[in-house]
Amino acid sequence: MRNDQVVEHLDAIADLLEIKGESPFRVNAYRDVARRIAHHPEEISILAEEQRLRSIPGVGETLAARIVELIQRGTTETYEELARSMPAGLRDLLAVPGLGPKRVRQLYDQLSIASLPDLEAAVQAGRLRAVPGFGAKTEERMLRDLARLRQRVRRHLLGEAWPLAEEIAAALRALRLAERVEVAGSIRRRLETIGDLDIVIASARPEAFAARAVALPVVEQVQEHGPTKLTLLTQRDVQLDIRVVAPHEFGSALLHFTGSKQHNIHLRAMAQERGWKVNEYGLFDEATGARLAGLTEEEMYARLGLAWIPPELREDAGEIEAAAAGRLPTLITEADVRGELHAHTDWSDGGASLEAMAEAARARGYAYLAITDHSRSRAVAGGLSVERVREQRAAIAALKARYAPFSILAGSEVDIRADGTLDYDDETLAAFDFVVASVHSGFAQSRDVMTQRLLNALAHPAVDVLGHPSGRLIGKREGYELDVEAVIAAAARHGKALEINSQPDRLDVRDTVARRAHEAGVLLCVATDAHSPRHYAALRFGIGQARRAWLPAEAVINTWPLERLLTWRRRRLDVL
DNA sequence: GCCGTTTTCGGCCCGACTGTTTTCAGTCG
Repeated sequence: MRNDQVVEHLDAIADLLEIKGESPFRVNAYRDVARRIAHHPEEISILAEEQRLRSIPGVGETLAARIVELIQRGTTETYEELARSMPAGLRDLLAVPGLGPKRVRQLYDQLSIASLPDLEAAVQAGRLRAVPGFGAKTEERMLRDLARLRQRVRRHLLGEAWPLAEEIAAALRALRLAERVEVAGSIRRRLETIGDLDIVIASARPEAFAARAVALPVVEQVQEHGPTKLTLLTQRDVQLDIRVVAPHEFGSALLHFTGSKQHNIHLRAMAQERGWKVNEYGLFDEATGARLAGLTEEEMYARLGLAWIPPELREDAGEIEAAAAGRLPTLITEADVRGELHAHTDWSDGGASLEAMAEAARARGYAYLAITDHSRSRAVAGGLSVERVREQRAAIAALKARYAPFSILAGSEVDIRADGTLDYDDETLAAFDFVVASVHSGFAQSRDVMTQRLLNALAHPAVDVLGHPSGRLIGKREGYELDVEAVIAAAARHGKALEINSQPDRLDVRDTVARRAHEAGVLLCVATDAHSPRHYAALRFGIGQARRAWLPAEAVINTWPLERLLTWRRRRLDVL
C-alpha cells in the first residue's frame, strides 16, 4: 500500500471522528500521523514490516496496530464502524468553505444532507435557512462556493505561486503605507505546492493600508475584511491572506504566518513549559503579561533558547532539537552554485543555440556549464547520434577560447533504455566531460525492473548523475514504481549524485528523499534542465528543495570548483 | 490517541473574522 493511500485513510478516519463529535485531541492524533506519513521519505509498508512504525512521532500502540491492519486488510475496523454510523460522503462537505464538522453534522441530522449534490439542492430550494445558524448570507455565499468547488481549485506549483506572491508584495509596498511587506506561509518555506498566498505586513496605519489593499487591481473578490486581516481572491483565483500588525510585532507575526503549523505548535509548547505564551503579537510572560520578544524572528527564537531556524526547515522534523543543540546545518544558497550541469540546446530539443546558453550561464556568474543534450534514442527530442555527438564536441571546443575562463563541458543526458542499458557505447560515454543518466521511457515497468534499470545506470563508471530520478510530474503524473532505498544505497556505494531537478513541475528528487540521500552520504546536484536561457532562473526552486533537505553547499556537486568536479569524474573513469 | 528532566493521568497552540447570536460558536489558518 502506498503512503498516500495510508494518509488518505487516516484523514478519512479523522474527518469522520470529527463529524461524529469525538475528542479533538483524538482527531488530531490521526491527522498528525497522516501528515507525518505524507512527508515521510520511506515506504510505510516497509516500516510496518520491520516493526518500525513507532519510530514516527505520534504513532503509539493503537495507531501502529491500525496502520498494520490497514496495510494487511486494505481497511480498518475503526473506519468501517464509522462508515456504518454515518454516510462516508459527509466528508466531501468539509471542503465547502464555512462548513466544519459541527455544521456538517447539523445539516445531516436536520436535513439529511449527506453529499455535495444534496447540499446544492437544499440551498437552491431555500431549505438551508430553516436550520439555526444558517441565514441568507450563508446561503448566498454557499451557492458561489459550490460552483467554484466543482471546478476544483487545486494546489498551485511553487513555481507559479512564488512569482505571483512577489508581484503582489511589490504592489503592496508601492502603496507606501507599510514599513514591511513579506511573503510568508508555505511559499517562504519553499514547499513544492502552495494552497494560498500569505503576506505579512507591518504598518502603523492598518486601516488605511487595508482599505487601499482591497482596491488593488489584482483583487477580484474580498472574502474577509477586518481591521487587521484580509482574505482576498486574486485574479488567477488564488486565495491571498494578508495580516497587518504593528511594526514592533513584525517578527512574531512573520514567524506565526510562516509556520508550519506543527513547528509553531512545538514552539508554543516550549514556551508553555517556561510559563510563557507565543502568539502572532510576540512572546509574553503568562503571569505578568510582560512582553519578552516580537520585533524580529531572531529575538523570538533566541528567547526560547534557539538559533534562528531557516524557514525551509520549519516542519517540526528535528529542526527545533537541532537549533537547541546548536547543530543546524549551514544551508546551501543560490550564491553557492558555480555551474549548471543539465542544459539542452537546439542541437536536441532546446530552444536556444550553444552560444546563447553559454552566454546566459556566464552572465549569471557561473564558472561552468555542461551541455547535456538528449541521446540517440530520444528521436522525438532530437537525440544526438554518435556522429552528431562528435560534431557537437568540436563545436564546443571551438567556443572554448572565446569564453575562457568560463568553461563549457561537452556532456550528455543519456537515456537509460527500457532494458537497463545506456544509450551510447562505453567509449562514447567515457569521452563526455559529464553525463546525466535519465529515464524517459517504459514508465509502466514493474518496481523491480525499474529499480534494476536505475541501479545499472548508477553502476556505470561514466555516469555522474541520475537525472530526475523519480520521473514524477507534480499534479500530472506519479513517479514510476521504485525502490528508493535501493537507489540511494547504490548511489552511495558508487559515489554518484542524485539530481534535484529544479523545474517547478518536477522538483525531483523531492525534498524528503534528498534529505534521506544526504544522510546516507549521497551527493546531490541541483540542476535546472534548462531548455532555454530563461530556464536558468528555475534554480531557486531547486535550491529551495535542497534547503528543505538540510543540504549544505558541500553536498551539492555544482557548488564545487570545476577542477574538483572533473577529478571526481576522472577517478571513476580510470576503471573503464 | 499520544506522551512524560515536575506527570502513567491530565494535559494537548492561539487568535481573527463571520454570521447571526443578543454574548458567541464555528471555522479557519
